Amino acid sequence: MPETDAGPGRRTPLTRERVLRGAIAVADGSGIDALTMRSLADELGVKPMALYHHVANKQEILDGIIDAVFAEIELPPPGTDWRTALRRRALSARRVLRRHPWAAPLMESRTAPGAATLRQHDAVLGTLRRAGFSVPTAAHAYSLLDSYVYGFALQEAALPFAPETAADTGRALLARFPSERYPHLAEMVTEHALRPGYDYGDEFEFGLDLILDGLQRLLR
Amino acid sequence: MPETDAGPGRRTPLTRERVLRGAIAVADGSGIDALTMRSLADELGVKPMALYHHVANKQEILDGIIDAVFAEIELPPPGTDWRTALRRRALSARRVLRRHPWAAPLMESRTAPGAATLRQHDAVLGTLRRAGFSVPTAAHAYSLLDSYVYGFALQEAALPFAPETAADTGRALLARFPSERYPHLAEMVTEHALRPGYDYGDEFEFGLDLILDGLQRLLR
DNA sequence: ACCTGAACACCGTTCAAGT
DNA sequence: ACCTGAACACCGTTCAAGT
Repeated sequence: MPETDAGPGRRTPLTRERVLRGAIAVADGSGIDALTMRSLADELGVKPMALYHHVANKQEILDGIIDAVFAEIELPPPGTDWRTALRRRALSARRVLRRHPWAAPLMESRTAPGAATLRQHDAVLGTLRRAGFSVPTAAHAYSLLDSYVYGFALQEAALPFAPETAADTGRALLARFPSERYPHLAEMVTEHALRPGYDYGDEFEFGLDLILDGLQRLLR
Repeated sequence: MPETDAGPGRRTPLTRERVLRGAIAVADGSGIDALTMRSLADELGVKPMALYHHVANKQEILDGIIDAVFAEIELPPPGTDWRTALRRRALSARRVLRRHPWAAPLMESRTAPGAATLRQHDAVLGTLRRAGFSVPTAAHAYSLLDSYVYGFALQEAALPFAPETAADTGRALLARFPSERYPHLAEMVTEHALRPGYDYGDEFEFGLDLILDGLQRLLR
């Protein structure tokens, strides 16, 4: 809601910071498609054109909020063994990407990585190098870890198995398609995904640990 | 001009098929943002409103082309051992997603999976179950494999390390940010990514094989 | 049955002007 | 220095009509 304080000088002035924070709020609340220069201006209690004094264009807003999301991800804690450190960072990244489901798909369009993004990359690569991974192997390891984290976030954002509606969606799927045609899918849905307490999000740690096991093996 | 007779200059009638094929052509050629009802109509030599006779709205087009992309992915060949079969399917998926870089990020918005999508899921799950994986483990395995494939596709579409421009982008990165601030990133770029012949795409098989190794270990 | 023109309510962005 | 109104060239989609 726009601040309706009387007195022209009392309004918090717009800043790049506030523009980006507002953009994240709109995207979190109403989805990335609902983030328009106009809706963002409304959110900030301002006219659309005011935004252009703090940001060159919409693309810069998108780049900015992607980097802000990266800044929310915990850096691998230094002074911890590499496996624990990278595990923590991966869990943090996944938590952050679940909070901002629009972020992972948006990364496709990011052209220039921001400072927080570069800092993340540097910290993860540093952790791997100090653990004894060679430069090429560190490249492999980083690519693998981050592909998994982003891909999982993508699936979590997309999959019809959203925590609360999983049962309904699963049943709707089964209703639309005869289970004879997709027997293994039907088995998975009825015997696994529809079970009370099932949460797709729980799959994350399985894959993460399998990957970390595999990387650890490379060091010996 | 009554041109109702079958003549040489007659337009092929619009079909849902042709609409989707045209949409993929526009997205491949000019990017997903350039795919509008109007640009698609132009591509098909028709007025925008004609599209609505074959497709309910733009969202249906997006759902349709995502499913068409899934249809391009090779199913795991039956009668082959599970590891070879899933490896082939993953390589095929990755090839398809590189051909259509707009596809992976778009999957976030897909609401109702199409027939080709369900068929893929069923075939992969079937391969895993026949290999001896339990239902919960098959769920783990599938989540891990596909997260990796989609995440890799996402990174490949996003990363500034595009094959041809890798060197330029890498150097531009180094120029914008002092290498003292991101020493490990600088090391990676200069000693690895900028080397002639480096192709980020080559990282794919490393991660894939590590994952398959880990899954194989679960069977013993 | 299939296609279209005109119109509506939206977009991002520019320009010139207001305080 | 910061904000805005009006305007432009675009969107997706509806409606009523054309062949």
